[in-house]
Formats: sequence, C-alpha cells, structure tokens
Amino acid sequence: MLSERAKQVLSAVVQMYITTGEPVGSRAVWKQYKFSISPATIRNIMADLEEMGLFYQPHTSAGRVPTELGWRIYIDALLEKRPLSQKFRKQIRQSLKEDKDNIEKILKESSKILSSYSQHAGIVVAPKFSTIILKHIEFVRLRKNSILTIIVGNRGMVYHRVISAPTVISQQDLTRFANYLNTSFSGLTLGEVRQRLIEEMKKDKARFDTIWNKVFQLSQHMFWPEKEQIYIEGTVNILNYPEFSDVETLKSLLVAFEEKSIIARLLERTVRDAKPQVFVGSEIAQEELRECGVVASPYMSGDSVLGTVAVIGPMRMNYATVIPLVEYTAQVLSEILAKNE
Amino acid sequence: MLSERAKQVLSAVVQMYITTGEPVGSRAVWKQYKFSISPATIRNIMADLEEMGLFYQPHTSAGRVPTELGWRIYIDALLEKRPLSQKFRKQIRQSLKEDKDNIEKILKESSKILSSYSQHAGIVVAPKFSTIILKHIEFVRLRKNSILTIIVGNRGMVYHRVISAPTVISQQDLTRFANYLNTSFSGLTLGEVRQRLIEEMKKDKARFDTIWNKVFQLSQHMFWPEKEQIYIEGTVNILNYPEFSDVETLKSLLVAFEEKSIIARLLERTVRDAKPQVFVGSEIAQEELRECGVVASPYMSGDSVLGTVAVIGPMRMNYATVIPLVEYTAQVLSEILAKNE
DNA sequence: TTTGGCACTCTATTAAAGAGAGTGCTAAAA
DNA sequence: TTTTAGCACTCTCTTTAATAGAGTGCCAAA
Repeated sequence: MLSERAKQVLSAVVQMYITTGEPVGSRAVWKQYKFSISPATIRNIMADLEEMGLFYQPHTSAGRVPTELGWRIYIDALLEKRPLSQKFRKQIRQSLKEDKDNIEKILKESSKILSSYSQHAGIVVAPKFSTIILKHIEFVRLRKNSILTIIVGNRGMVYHRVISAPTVISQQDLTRFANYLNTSFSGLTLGEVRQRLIEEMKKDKARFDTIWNKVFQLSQHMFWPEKEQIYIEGTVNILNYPEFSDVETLKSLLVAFEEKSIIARLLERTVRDAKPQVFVGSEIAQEELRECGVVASPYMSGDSVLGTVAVIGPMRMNYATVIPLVEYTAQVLSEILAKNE
Repeated sequence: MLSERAKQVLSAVVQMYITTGEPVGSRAVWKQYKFSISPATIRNIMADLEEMGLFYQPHTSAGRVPTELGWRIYIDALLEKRPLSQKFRKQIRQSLKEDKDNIEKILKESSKILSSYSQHAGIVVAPKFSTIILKHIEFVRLRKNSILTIIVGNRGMVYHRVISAPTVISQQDLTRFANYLNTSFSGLTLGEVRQRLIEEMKKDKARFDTIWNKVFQLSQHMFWPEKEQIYIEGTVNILNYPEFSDVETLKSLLVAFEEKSIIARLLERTVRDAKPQVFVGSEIAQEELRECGVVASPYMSGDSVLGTVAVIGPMRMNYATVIPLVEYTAQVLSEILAKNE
C-alpha cells in the first residue's frame, strides 16, 4: 500500500500534470504544494513510485508523468471530487428543461452541455431501442411494396424506417394491422413487442390468413433493433490540447469519434453495470483512443438504465470536476425523463 | 485578354500547385510541361500574370501561387473537365440505388460518396421543408398539452416535432383534425399547406368552433419550416492537406463545418440559381472558409430544385475531376428521387 | 531518515553557416 | 522586337554547434 506521503506526491504530480501537460519535477511539486519535506526526499518518493509503475520518465533528466496505472490509482483512491457550483447546477437544469418535451433536443443539448462545461467532447447515448415503450404505431404506404413504418415510443421518441414488402399490401390492410398492434401491444417495450410477435407467429401459423402472415413478417423488420444513437458534441475541443497537435494522432482520433462504434461498445459497459465509471487509456480501446480518458454515467428511469452520458478527452482531464459534471447531468436527465414518462 | 501562352502558363502553374501545394517556379513548369519557350520567357509571363493579380509570390525568391482571381479565371476559362470513368459511374449508381427507398440513407450515402471519391468533405443539403409534398399526417398525444406531430412527405421524408398546445385537446379531436388535413391537403407542398391554413383561418374566424380554432393554431407550428438539414461527411480529410496543419486554422474550419449555417447560406445560392457552381475563397464566406473551394450542383425533380450536393476542400482541389463527380452525383440523385416520386 | 550539494544527462533554444531554389535584370542572340 | 542565356541577388530551409536550463541520481553530512 502507498504511504501517506506517497499519496500526497502522486496526487500533487497528477494535479500539476493536469494543468501543465508537461513532466512534473520534484522542485516544482515542493514549491507549489509547500511540502514539509525537501525536494530531495520528494525525488526519492518519486523514484519509488516510478518503480511501482505509477510514473513514467520521458527521459533521464525530465520530470515525471503519471502512467495509466498512476491515473487509475489516483482516480480510485485519491481523487477528491469538487462538486459543481450552485450556479452551474442551475444553468444546466434550466437549459435542459427548456425543451423538455422533445427528447432528441434534450439529448443533444445534454451533449453540448457536457462539452462546454468540461471543455472536452460530450457524449450522450440515446435510450436503447428495445427498452422504449410502445405508444403508437403507424404505416404509410409509399409505393407498391415500399412501406414507411413509424414507431412512436414514450417520451416522444420516434423511429421510422422504410421496409420493402415482399408483395403488395393495401393501405387498408396496413391500417388494420396498425390498429391491432396499437391495441394489443401499447405499453410494452419494443423488445417485448418483438418477442410477442415472434411467439404469435409460431403459436399457430395456420390461424393467420395470408395477409396477416405478410404483415407479421413485415413487423419483424420494423421492430429490429436500431443501432445505438449517439450524440457527440465539441469534438474540436481536443484541438486545445498540445498532446494531440500531431496531425496523425488528431486524425485517428477524429475518425474514431465520427465512427461511433468504438465509443458505443465502451459505453455498453456503463449501461450494464449501471453505475458511474471512469476509463483511462487502454481500458477504452486498444487503438485510437489509448491516449484518452472517459467519464461515464448512466441515466435512469426508476431502476432501469436508459442510456449513458459521458465526457471524453485527454487522459489528463480534470476528473475532480468532470465526474461531478457528468453525474449531475445524468441525474438531471433522469429526472426530466422520469417526468416525461 | 490573356494570350495563348499566358493561358498555358496559368494552367500549368495551377495544375502543379494542385498536386504539390508549394509555390511553382518557372524552371519546374518548363521541365514538366516541355514548353517550347525557355524558363526565362516563362518567368516574364509569370511576372505579367502576377501584375494582373492572378499570381502571388510568398517572398521575392519563391515561385508563384495562384491568387483567388487566378483560380477564378482558371476555373471559368481554362479548366478541362475530366469525366468520371465508367467504372466509377457504375459504382456510384450502384451504391445509391441500394437503399433507394430510404431518402435519408440516400442523402447520407451521397455525402459519403462525394467525400470518398474526392478526398475532401462531401455535403448534401436535403430537400427544403416547404417544397416537400404532403403525403400523410399524424398526431400523437404525449401528455396533457404536449402533442407529437408527424408529417410524412413524398419520397418517405419524415418530420416530427413536439408541440405544446395552449389547452388540452383530446386524441379524438386530434385524429379528427388529422383526417381533415389528410383529405384536404394531401398532394400539396408543405409550403402551400401552410399558406392554405393561414387563409382558412383568416377567411372566416367565426365559422370555427373553439376546438377547431385551437388545432388550427397548432398546425401553424407544425408546418413552420425546419432549418436546412445538411449532411457533411469526411471532414477529417482536410487533415491531409498541409495548408491546414496549423491548429488554429484547423479548429476554425472544423467549427465552421460543425456549425452548418455558413455552408447552408452559401448553398442557398446554388438552389436559387439552379445550376452547378464553383466558389473559391472569399466567395464562400468572409471568415473561416476563406482558404477553401466549393463545388456545388443542384439536384432536381423535373424543373424544380430539391437540394444541393457539394464538395468542400482546400482551394487547390482538383476541380477538373471534382466538378464531374459532383455533377454526376447530382444527376444520379435526381434520377433516383424522380423514380421515387 | 532526511537533506544539501553537485556532477551528470537530456532537451530546447539560439545563432551561424551553407545549400538550394527561384527571381529579376542585362546583354546577346534570333 | 522578342527570346534567351548568364549571373548576381534574395529569401528560406536545413544543418551544425554552442549554450542555457531543468531535473535527476547519488553521496556524504546532518
């Protein structure tokens, strides 16, 4: 275990590194934090910490930089969160309440808030398709065998997709089927609806005349889960950090942001574990995002997780302030969406 | 007017500058293009062109770089378009036809195509809200005075927004109103619908009972034009060009892309003029995008412009190949959407 | 165990020198 | 009159060398 002094030194180095982004020397730590021990002693402690793998030295005569393990320990054991100021809380709550009836706007706005208050990139993963509760369903026949399906979920989520039917189905039949679905399945989650439809079809194939059979097959496609909707805002903020000023690094980072799947996979974990989490370096992904840190928190409705909000930035982000920001945003979002039920 | 030789020199310098991005010297032009005149003569011509404002010299002993005016003249008078290869045409047509029933996917795919074939950023401006033809309308009551409105346009466009009604309106009344709108206004453009609704309301206020009055007011909000939907893909491609490797330039560029309004305003012109256009430098915008070039082309349905496709990149883009790419994409898009009518 | 002192290492900055690319001008050639 | 070869000149970019500075590790004294 780390001694008290070692903790203090680790903490000090991490904090200084957060603000400067440069290797931190023993003298600088001593001066800034008015330690009662001399620089030489601090040097010894730093050497110990390096041996333990918490620090890394770019070259022999440079100061120390925290390693991924160093960050991990700092975050898990040493970090003192700095709660959001009352003023900021109010601002955040206010701007999220503004469009409280339009969930898409809320999610996008949340993402912007996370980005602008943290000065990193803000991420919001929208509620998962299969957990949405069916409110209303609608079919519009576009052309012969091309049918627009619209699913309205609770909280005003809207999904629409165009499905090509194997044969021609009249608008009348479609409407009839929509009515059936609306009366039978409203109030279930889309995942449940999907399940039930499959069961219905299995139960007694013979029972259904051909038209029903066709529309049932349609519904298979329409309740197929969407891939995660992810809002990312403020990606350009990473340009403010010199560690990403290399064009190659920058490019791979921006590509990773644009191609949201890596982030989606990571934040799946937060959905599963249903608790706030911090990921650093290789915990995020093996490749592009290895130099980054992610703070994530789920937002809920009652006991069930709807989605995740997160901030992604350089590993040296100010976790002490970012974690409360992310958690508070998740909390406000939970409240607003709960009211929206 | 420019002499024949001056044109050749301008053309040569521009083309070399496109590939290298570096100032072009007289000797290099002479060597590359096997001119029958000597470097010294080329120098004289280049000096003339500089005096006319078509070239610019970073410093006394450097080669020449085309000025904005130089680009303009090259594009308008000298450019020899290089048509897309048959192979590429086929590929483009194929990948756009794949999802031909889902207009959103088509537009996004177009944007990706433009980006990947040009190695710049691809832009697609979706058809304007007010020009969409009404196909179907639907109301879903979310909460007391919060109503989800869904408009389905031709080609499977779907718009939805949440409107807060001044007073409580029952789902029954909403459905009744939806039926009225569907039967009365299907086939009109959304702009026309809006106009007609205003007229209806003016014509005889007394005629409407209070419920009708309320829902009519609702419809005001639901037919209010959306702001332009713009798809931009491949913005990271600009990172490949050294002229944008400065972090500040890069940031302002990416911000301008993210904040799509500047581009929206520019491409309005292409919608209005209904013909392919090329913009360079300050023609694009006064600030952030001054170092860029834009190739834009409208896509149509019959005689009416639906929207615009475009490529944006550094001013030194290869217009000879990009212009045909953009025009061809616009053409294919027009065809597919026409069939989709 | 802690600390001051000091030699040592590595980086970053500055200055100087030189190579290279390209021009403009002049005088000769066409 | 136009074109061209020749050449001095200018400016940038790269290389090299020198120097300052920050920080360490280790040793010997406190």
